[in-house]
Amino acid sequence: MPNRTMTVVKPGERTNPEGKPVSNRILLSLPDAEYRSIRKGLEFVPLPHHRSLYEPNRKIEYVYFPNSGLISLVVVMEDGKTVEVAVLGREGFAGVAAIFGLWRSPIREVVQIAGEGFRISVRKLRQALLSSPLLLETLGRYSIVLGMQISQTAACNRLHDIEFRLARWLLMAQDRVDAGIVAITHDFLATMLGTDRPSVSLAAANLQRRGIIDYTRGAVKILNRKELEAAACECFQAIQEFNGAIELK
Amino acid sequence: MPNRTMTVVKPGERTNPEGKPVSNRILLSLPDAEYRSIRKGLEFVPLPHHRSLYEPNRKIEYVYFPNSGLISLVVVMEDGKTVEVAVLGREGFAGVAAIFGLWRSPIREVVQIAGEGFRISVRKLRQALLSSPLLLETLGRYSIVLGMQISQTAACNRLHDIEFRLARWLLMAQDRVDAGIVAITHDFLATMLGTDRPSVSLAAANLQRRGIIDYTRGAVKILNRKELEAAACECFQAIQEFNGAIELK
DNA sequence: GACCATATGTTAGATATCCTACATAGCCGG
DNA sequence: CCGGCTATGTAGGATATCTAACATATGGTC
Repeated sequence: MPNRTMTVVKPGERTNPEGKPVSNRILLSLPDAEYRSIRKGLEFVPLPHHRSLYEPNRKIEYVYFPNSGLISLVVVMEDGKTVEVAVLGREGFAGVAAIFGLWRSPIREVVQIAGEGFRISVRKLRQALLSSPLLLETLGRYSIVLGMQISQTAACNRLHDIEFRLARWLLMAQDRVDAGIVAITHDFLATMLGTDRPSVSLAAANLQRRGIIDYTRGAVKILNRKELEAAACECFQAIQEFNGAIELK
Repeated sequence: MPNRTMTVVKPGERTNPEGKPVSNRILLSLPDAEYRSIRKGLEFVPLPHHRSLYEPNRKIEYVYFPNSGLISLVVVMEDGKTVEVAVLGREGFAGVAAIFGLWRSPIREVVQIAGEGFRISVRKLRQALLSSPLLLETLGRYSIVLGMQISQTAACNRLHDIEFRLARWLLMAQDRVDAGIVAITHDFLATMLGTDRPSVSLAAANLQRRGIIDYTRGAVKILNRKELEAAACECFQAIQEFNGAIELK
């Protein structure tokens, strides 16, 4: 592989053909030539709350590069129970299976925190990959980092109590919203954390009693980030470090 | 990407430079040109019981293509607790992070069932990848399938009781041994399943009482494969199907 | 301001597991 | 055949959920 020149462009210094500024970290980290090879295909799209980007085993038509918001990767069991296995925001992209010609995946991907970004058709992206090994390496590298996150989440889901996992989730969410308020209900948190709603309510009540968070109907406010980090398990920091490895050589 | 011609050579029809026959499915699925591009680097290696191939955050020097045996991917927490997030055998390869220039991963990979296979240095493999997009696509595709397995395991670990998970593990193991006997202790099963040893003993005793398995010190014998499949959760079949997608277009 | 759909509070019982500790049993070497 | 090491059997108490159900509260709408 050619040695990678660390071209991290500042947010807003790149645009898509519609003139929309790019703040997705992957797109910004590409060298100019590689970015130009896919720029034409990038279509600006809103990412509204609870929009499903992929359903299990449905054909993957587009790959999404978020500028903002949070996308949740969820496994759905036959009985309807669900667990989140990873989240991503502007640091990554959704639809990794498509870059290697896999047209479906067992994962549901939904927007948990509204935002916006770009999408490109799988056909155009794969066309660009043909002539750009560095683009493929960048996207492939992210897919590996995402696998690391999924691995850590797998272990966390098995070994850590719900209050720790809730704290971890809120931290990951806060990093992807501008304000300190995360718009989500206990019910959806239960879906993410692979548990039931009362368990989430109890854990949230506990964090509230400790003065770490506050919440009302459908919104959680982080009052004390430091203490929330202390209330979370090691997995939050671990995942942050994986994501930090995306742009490093 | 060039259209993939399905070149699946029969086991034993390829050899490494030492003349050792190849039965790793990935190596057999490569077109002749792609296989030739890495053949020189393939070094035959035994994969003895409990050999650690990678430790968390240690440099990845080699990529392993097993002919036989079972390799377990394990996350280790700070307190020493462990959970397996995936297994692989002749259908895959170990060290996926290296193919995209990531030199370390948080995962420990250990041989759970002894076997043998080939290793190639990361340097030589990456050299070959430079001139072979199809090789990269094949390996990249497997890395995605492995991610699917990790995802399914993550959900399974959260949602399914230990007896189901134990049944699933035994099935995955049996598929990678020749006899119907899997050499493993309850203690190691506990490490894999992210639980404690007594819980494994209880679950195993239950499967034994039902006439599905039999076991002695350090070895589990599958008496009734059909019933064992019925005793496992949907995750076993799901993972089998992901692995089936490796070689499909 | 009443109503309705949704969100959160709370409980009690049933389970599953975790944790610790000790007992028993198989295997190997001396 | 006698330790000594490791593997498995088992138990009791402590926890953490899960489950199902009902109570209360909020916010928006008519």
